[in-house]
Amino acid sequence: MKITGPKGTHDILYKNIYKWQFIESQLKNLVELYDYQEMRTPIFENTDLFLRGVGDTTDIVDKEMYTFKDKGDRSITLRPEGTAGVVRSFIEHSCYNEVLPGKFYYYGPMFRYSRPQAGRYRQFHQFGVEALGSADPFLDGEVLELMMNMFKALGLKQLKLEINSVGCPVCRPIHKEKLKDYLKSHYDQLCPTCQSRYEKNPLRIFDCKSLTCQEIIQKGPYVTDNLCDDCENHFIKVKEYLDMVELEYEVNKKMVRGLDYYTKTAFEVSAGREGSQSSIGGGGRYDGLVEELGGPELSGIGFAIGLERIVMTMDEQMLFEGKFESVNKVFIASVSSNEIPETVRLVSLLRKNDIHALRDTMNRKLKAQFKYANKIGADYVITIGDEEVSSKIYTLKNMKTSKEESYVESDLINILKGENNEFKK
RNA sequence: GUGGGUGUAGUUCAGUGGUAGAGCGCUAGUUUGUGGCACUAGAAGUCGUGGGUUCAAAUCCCAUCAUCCACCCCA
Repeated sequence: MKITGPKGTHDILYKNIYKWQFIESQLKNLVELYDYQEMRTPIFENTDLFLRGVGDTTDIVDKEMYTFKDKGDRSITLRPEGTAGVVRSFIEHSCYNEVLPGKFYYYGPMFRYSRPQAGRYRQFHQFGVEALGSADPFLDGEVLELMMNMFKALGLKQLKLEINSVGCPVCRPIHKEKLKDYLKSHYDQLCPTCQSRYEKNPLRIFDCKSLTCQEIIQKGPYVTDNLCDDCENHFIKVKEYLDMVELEYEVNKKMVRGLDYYTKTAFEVSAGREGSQSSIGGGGRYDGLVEELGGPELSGIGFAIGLERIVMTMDEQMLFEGKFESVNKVFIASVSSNEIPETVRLVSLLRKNDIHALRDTMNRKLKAQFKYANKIGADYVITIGDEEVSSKIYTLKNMKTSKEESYVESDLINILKGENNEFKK
């Protein structure tokens, strides 16, 4: 039986890695420009962290966590998202006694136990940003601006930013009651899932795809109808910032995010794809989370973007064309086995000079060595025969133009290292 | 968790009861020290796995696993 990777995992192969490296470096540069610093937290945490942090009415905690017992009988969970871990670390190391707001970013694998499909995996990667300690609505705006600039830096097209306000512990309970009052008379028409949501988390009914549920909920009260003054003003200010920086957005009054900790601002971004797995990033403000996890009363806001979906969308939008940066490769060929020592010497010498050089290790004939050099995309080939060994003059062949020129060793190195190398063209 | 499609060479797939195939890729060769093109040859598959029907199964039946797609949900 062939051994395969576990369900829902995928390998990023050598030929695609440049895509990931390109994305990583673009995003890293950009968030650092906004003065965010990297945090690396463990890939697994104590299960309680997510129960408290993410919330036990969410689907993530309900059915998607990778939870198991370790040998010390502790309940461990592979992180399903990044915020909880960063906040835990922030509190544990008392970072709130340092500079506020704490501005962090993270990058790495996340785990959710759900059936895989296009753009959805059990191990997937997120790049996320968190800002802790500021309740300023303009920070929300700046965070949104950053997120959109990240997508733009990658060249993504057809971007759609949707925002909403989901209220706070002051106004949300009031809204919840009003919503439940309204839904009470329609309870029997709701789908089974929404009937169970009715008690636990009626806001989520907005997410339901069932037509009847949609019809019912359309006419019901929206969160934004019942915002308290604080939330209302906050939302207005966020939109004000977005207008100031000329960022396009849409208010989606029906948007409710899947995590319990969100307060006030919530948002989601899609690019192109309609329907399934269109969301490439999302986030929101979470003003109660730090306290909930045992820290001081500090507000927070953050978002995460899904790398697999970014790669998928960039492939669809053909944004990787020409992004593969190839270095100049030099292949040292030998006419016969007599010249092998000389190729070893030369390759080693070139590498000492930071030149990407390699030689045959398959005992191939000269012709086959050229085929190989061609296949791996070598830019130059130097052929070593008895003539070269005795004369110490080497012929450099440009594989694109087929032109050949001869040099002594020191000139050869200068040519291959040199910036104004006319022979390159 | 629910529903549907698909599992044959590295890969894309053909093969519907009777000797396991093709394109691409890979390796080598087409004599003299030179690649891309062409030609030739070669390696490579317990036909996903287990059971059943049959003289005979890649092919029919059952189960199972994997994978893909959709729903749920999300990134």
